[in-house]
Amino acid sequence: MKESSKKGEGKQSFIAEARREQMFEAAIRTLDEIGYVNASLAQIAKRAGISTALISYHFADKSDLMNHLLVKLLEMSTTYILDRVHAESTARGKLGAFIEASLAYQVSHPAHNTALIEIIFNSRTPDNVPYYKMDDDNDDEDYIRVTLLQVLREGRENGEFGAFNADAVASVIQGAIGEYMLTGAAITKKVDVETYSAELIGMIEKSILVVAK
Amino acid sequence: MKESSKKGEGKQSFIAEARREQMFEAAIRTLDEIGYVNASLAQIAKRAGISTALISYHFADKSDLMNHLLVKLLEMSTTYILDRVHAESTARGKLGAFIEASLAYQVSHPAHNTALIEIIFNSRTPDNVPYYKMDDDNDDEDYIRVTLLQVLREGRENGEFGAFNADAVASVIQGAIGEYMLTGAAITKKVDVETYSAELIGMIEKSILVVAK
Amino acid sequence: MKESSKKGEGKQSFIAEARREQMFEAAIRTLDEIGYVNASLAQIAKRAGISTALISYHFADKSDLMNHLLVKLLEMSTTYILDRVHAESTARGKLGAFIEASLAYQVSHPAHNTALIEIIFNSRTPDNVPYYKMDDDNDDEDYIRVTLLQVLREGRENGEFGAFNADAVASVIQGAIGEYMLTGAAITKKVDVETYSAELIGMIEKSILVVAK
Amino acid sequence: MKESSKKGEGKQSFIAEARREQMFEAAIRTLDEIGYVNASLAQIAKRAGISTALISYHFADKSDLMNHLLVKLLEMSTTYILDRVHAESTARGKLGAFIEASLAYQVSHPAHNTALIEIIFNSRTPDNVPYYKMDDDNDDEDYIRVTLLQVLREGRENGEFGAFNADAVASVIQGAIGEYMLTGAAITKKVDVETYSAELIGMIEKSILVVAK
DNA sequence: CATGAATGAGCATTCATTCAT
DNA sequence: AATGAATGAATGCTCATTCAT
Repeated sequence: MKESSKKGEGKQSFIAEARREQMFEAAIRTLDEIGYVNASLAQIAKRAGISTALISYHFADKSDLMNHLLVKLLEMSTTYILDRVHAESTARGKLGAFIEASLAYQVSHPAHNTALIEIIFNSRTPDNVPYYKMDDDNDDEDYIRVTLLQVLREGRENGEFGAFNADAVASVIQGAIGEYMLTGAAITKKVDVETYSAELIGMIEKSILVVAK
Repeated sequence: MKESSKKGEGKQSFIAEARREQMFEAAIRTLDEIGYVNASLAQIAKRAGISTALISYHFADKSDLMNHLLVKLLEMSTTYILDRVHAESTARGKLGAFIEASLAYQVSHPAHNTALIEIIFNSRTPDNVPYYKMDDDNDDEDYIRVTLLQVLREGRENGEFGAFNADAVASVIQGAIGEYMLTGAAITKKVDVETYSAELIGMIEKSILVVAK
Repeated sequence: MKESSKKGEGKQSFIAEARREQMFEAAIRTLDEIGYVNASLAQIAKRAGISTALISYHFADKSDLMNHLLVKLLEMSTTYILDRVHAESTARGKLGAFIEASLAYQVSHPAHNTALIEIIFNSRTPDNVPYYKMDDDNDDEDYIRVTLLQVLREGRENGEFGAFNADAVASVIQGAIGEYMLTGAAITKKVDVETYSAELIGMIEKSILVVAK
Repeated sequence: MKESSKKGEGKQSFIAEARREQMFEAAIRTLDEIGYVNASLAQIAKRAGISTALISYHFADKSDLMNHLLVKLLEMSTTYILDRVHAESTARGKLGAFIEASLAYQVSHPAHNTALIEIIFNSRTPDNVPYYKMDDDNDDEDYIRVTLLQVLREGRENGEFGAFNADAVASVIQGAIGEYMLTGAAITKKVDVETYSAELIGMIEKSILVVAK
């Protein structure tokens, strides 16, 4: 998923870095407003108030821009979530923090969220494999999934949780979070994020917690 | 989500209907192979062995084609799932059937599945609302969600299930199913569909079933 | 040097063929007027009174257009020259006809001539070998060179000509013809084509003719 | 063919001159490798290891760069050839030296040769006259042609040569040399340069030499 | 002297769509 | 019912050039 931008990826000049940020911001807005299909360089440039040639100057390619933006978006949400997970000490605490933080981040960054979805569901590798189908579990880069699995196994090993299939449970959790993420505003009308968060945590805990006699 | 095709939507001629089927089939293959972004009318026509003009003749619009295809794909999966749900008598049985059938359908129709995803994540209403964000709960057309909610409420009312937030639980279930759907082949390597199905049913039942003393 | 155009090269429709002729004619004028470097599809389309998209519709590529045009130009001049060569019976007669016809064709088709030069000196194979450097002697397609060599050898074998290096003499002849071709109008001011033709024939004959005692 | 570069053409600073040499060298390599059509300033700058802006700083224009390079290339080959011509005393000796040196220079400087061809066949005057069509006979700058004509006339006047049309013979000689130059490596496979040189000299001498009884 | 940043103009090409046949 | 022909608009991208630093 890594692709190099124009000049060797080394530390960019200050001004270049600022420009790139500006383009990322414009790209996020564009993706949010009109979707990936219509997100032409011209549309992004318009929102950034620059020429399309400048985008080509700073990024090797349209897909280079999108890949860098994707990395950035993933980094932001990953940092947010993992920070809150690591602040907890018990596996149960970490699991709760994971779910809460995941949902909270989306709700507080709706445009980033949409941009992320648009990229993931539209970018494809050169051999046409969609990103959303890609298996990056063992890929060290999917810190989110890796961390979630770690927490689940940790709890299972130290006796906080009972027996369960970690991969399956992780997928259910991620699916439940993703579902809220996808439908965005629509679902909020029926279940607010705190309720959803609490319900989801409750369900998972009922499923995997060791029941005290 | 309703849009009319060329000639008043009334009873089409037999030959016209056959053509439309042929185009749907080609469109599914195209979406599966190269994704929505690259699925031009030319690409679809090439796969169907016809001219692009013929697509324009049978559908008002590219988005008209995609909308009709979406309806068709939804109908197929909905029918498959609901048939199996209605064959059960208890709420618990129906819930299990819902989950099992949902997962089974995807696994047995991977190209349909991808096509469906590609359309949902790329089509937008004229005012640029993405389909995946659309709230169609009260929309009588989302039979899947409506049925799932009915089953959950039915179980809660007849005492099979305990107390829970139906909207939240429905979303968790749909999210867990969607997660498996999205990652497609990738996840299958780690958890086969039967295991996933069983684990998911188990988790949901633990969460909502009334515990017999 | 062969490349296929849009649809399998098979017999085109009458109207398509007419369009292609029209584009060839416009391309010749464009090359003559502004040269290969500036001969964009837009410039050619403008001269043909059509849209650039129509060129893309009829030819796979810009280089496809140029290659087809090149073939056509070569065919025309080759036919003209070889017809006159084959009308002669002696090697000496054929040689004279070859030189005369080669020069005459150029003088009477100056725009074709320029177009031909522009293509040959600018087209390159995908691996960047310029056409003008290409060795197509054994290539059955360089009928001109092949015929010239045949005539020279025929004369040498039947005793009309003495001993000489056929490849070298052929190159000198082609070079002398090419020189007149290249400088076009410029040279004409100093030596008219008939004089040049006569002088060249005279020189070659002096060089290779068997001197009667 | 004269065009002024940036700063009044006067004595340049030492460093500026070095830079220009570097750019010429890079331009030659670029023209040889990818041809005039693809020889963008970016490509040249890349090969020179400098920025494109620097080229614009040192030359008024892309065509200014090309014109200066052309002059330089012509000077180099002209010097080489004329030095060898002037070392001879008889017209016949000079003629032989001219042909030999012309061919030898090309063979020993193939990249320069290609660069020269690429420029001549692509540069055009502002009013779109291609360089290769230009009549620079009376132009004092075409020393090569002028010298060749002088040698021919000198021989004719002092009785070494018989009667002939000097312009025509000069063109034949230049054409024969140019032919070898153009096809480059291709022809070498059939006739090595020494053979070609000898054959050409032989042919010309047979054509114009006064035959001793 | 040299560059990175920036742009407007232009490029070949593809797009969905229309229309005469 | 179906197509080949045609186009205007848009695509991503490269170009030579300018300019502040």
